[in-house]
Amino acid sequence: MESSELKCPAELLLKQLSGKWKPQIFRLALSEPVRFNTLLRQLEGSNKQSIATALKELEEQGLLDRTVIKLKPLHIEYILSEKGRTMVPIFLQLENLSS
Amino acid sequence: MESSELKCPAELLLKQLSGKWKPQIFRLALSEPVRFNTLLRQLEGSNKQSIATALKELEEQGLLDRTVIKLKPLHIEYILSEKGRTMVPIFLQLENLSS
DNA sequence: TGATATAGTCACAAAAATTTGACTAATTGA
DNA sequence: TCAATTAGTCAAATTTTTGTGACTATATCA
Repeated sequence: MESSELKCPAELLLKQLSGKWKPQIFRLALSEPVRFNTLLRQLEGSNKQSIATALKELEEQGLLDRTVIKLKPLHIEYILSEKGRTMVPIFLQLENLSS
Repeated sequence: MESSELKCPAELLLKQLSGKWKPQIFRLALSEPVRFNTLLRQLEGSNKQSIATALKELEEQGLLDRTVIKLKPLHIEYILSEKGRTMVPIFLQLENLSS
């Protein structure tokens, strides 16, 4: 991602949501928590490394919260954070404008 | 850019505005027509090829209109298109949310 | 005990995006 | 006529992003 010097305010959000898998992951996370292996199966053509990287960045950016669910076979859920939720409306607008 | 298969509606706009120079160019075009050499000087660290590519893509995507001003020393202006103008509000929202 | 599922990491390879530097072509001003 | 400005193009090199394949670690089920 290489953030740092942003020359234009809109670049921040644009960068945080750009990349090959982030938009799809963010979209899935809109309705319910997402998980590593589930995403791997849902997003065809994806791979462990890319999903791991995308999840890590979305977490670092504060859009998703990583929570360990210590039950049965150990689950880790990525859930929309407070900050992530503030981005939902604009994300939906992007969808509307696109279509 | 490599559009084609979009798995998520929001990806279209996200991709059209992503890249190292497009956000800045789009932002400058918000207030007045932009021009090749002017951008080259304004956007420090940029280069002919990148600016040319960004302008061409923004034009192909229908966000900017390329118009030849046949006066004095030959000018070419890139102006926000109708479609480009419909994106102004969401672009400004991205800016607000970023800051 | 061995197989399967969870959620990853690591080094390297391949692909895509960006930059460099040389070159083109039309027009203007001295 | 020569130099400068306009707006680019092209091929090759570099950088960034994404993908591959092997491997780790914990827990469950048969």
